[in-house]
Amino acid sequence: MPIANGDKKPGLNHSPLTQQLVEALREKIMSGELASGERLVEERLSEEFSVSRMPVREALRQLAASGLVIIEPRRGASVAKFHGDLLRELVEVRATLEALNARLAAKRHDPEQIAALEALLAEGTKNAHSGDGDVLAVLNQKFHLALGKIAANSVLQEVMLSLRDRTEVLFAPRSQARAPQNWEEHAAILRAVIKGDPELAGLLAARHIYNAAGIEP
Amino acid sequence: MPIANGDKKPGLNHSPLTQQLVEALREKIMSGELASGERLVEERLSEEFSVSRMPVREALRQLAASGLVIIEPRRGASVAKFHGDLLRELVEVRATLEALNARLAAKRHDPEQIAALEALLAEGTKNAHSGDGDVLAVLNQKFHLALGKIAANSVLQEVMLSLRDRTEVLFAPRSQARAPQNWEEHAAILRAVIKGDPELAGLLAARHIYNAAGIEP
DNA sequence: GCGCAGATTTCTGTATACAAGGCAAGGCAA
DNA sequence: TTGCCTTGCCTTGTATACAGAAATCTGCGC
Repeated sequence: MPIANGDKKPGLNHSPLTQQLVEALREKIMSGELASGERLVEERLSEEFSVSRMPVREALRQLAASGLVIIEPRRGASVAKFHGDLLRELVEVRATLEALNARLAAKRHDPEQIAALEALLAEGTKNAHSGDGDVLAVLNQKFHLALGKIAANSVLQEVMLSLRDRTEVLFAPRSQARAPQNWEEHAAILRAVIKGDPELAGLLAARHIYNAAGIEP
Repeated sequence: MPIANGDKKPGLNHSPLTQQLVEALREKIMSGELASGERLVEERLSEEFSVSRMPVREALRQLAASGLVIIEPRRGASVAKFHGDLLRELVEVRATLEALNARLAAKRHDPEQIAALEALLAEGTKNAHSGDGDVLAVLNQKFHLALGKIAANSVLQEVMLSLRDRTEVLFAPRSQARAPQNWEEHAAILRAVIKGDPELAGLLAARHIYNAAGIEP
């Protein structure tokens, strides 16, 4: 089964094959199709995707760099396991960085992008209770995208990408039920950013992560 | 020239060859022997180190993941360039995380590790003005190690590793002259941690990074 | 029946080979 | 002379091949 040649991001990364594999594997891990702890044997994957071992190998290394799989010397790759301690550690770091992100966004306070935020806020409050998972996912993505764009710190975005992947797979079970409250919190953060209140925006963002994780600060 | 078989970290990573290459290249980049922007052609490196292209390739990818080199599709790797904006972005993130690290360390407040800190503090103040670059580098390393160990957040340590590499190569010019003040600041942070004052420790740690970078918060 | 040692299998780590894309130099035409 | 096109080389992307380390299985001794 040759890989679906979906969207090719012309973006920042290299080879098509490896990149497609990264995306495909990431998908399978996030959806739970590949169970936590499951071994990822290079040759098995290589025939499953009809490519040689090399692209598979590189894809696995790339996923390992972002923390979704772990690679042990001479043992190969397996889907990363998440235990309680790790959840807390991830959340501590992510909450801190999301707070920074929100603070920066509120501080820059670019009027033209404020307009975009207000549109997003309107759209959000309208659809918040639709209950449609897809719509909410899109809104969620737009929210993070907009905030990151305003904060304008590429290093921060890059670091958070990896953290979001790892936390999202853990939030998955709760996220369905929490969706409405989730958007309420997003909206509150946006309002603080629009108002230009960095401290409030940061505080809300950090709290938002702890709430989503369901643990105490 | 086969690679010097120096210290092999039995630590977390995989294959010896690739790992040695990562270390060797990292060294050359940090020392400036490989100039910023210089292209890193796989085959050239592979014969320079007397290995095949594959380990070189993987080493380059690993370095790219930590931000020291950049890889462009179909163009290959080159040493990352650092411009002014990037410095500020790196510092913003690193300062925030070092603050978190210090806060956590102060909060955990493990009495047995406090003892270790006090020993370190004594050693530091004794050698702070020795002027010996090597001694100061060792102290610096011990400082970060101790703090990280107390903070006990592996995700945080992992993220900061990459940030430290990238900022350190930028701080290098200033770091020689600033060494004494540097240790003064380290000592102040340690005292706050020993005293168990998270807010102060965090504030000092963040300010410390901005000072080292020579930019305003 | 149980444990240990050797053989076998499996998988990774590394090397080599081939294909294809991008860049530059050189030639051709205007 | 200048601009464009062609051609060739350099370099990466991908595939295949081989060697060596773990893990597993098997048979023997106790």
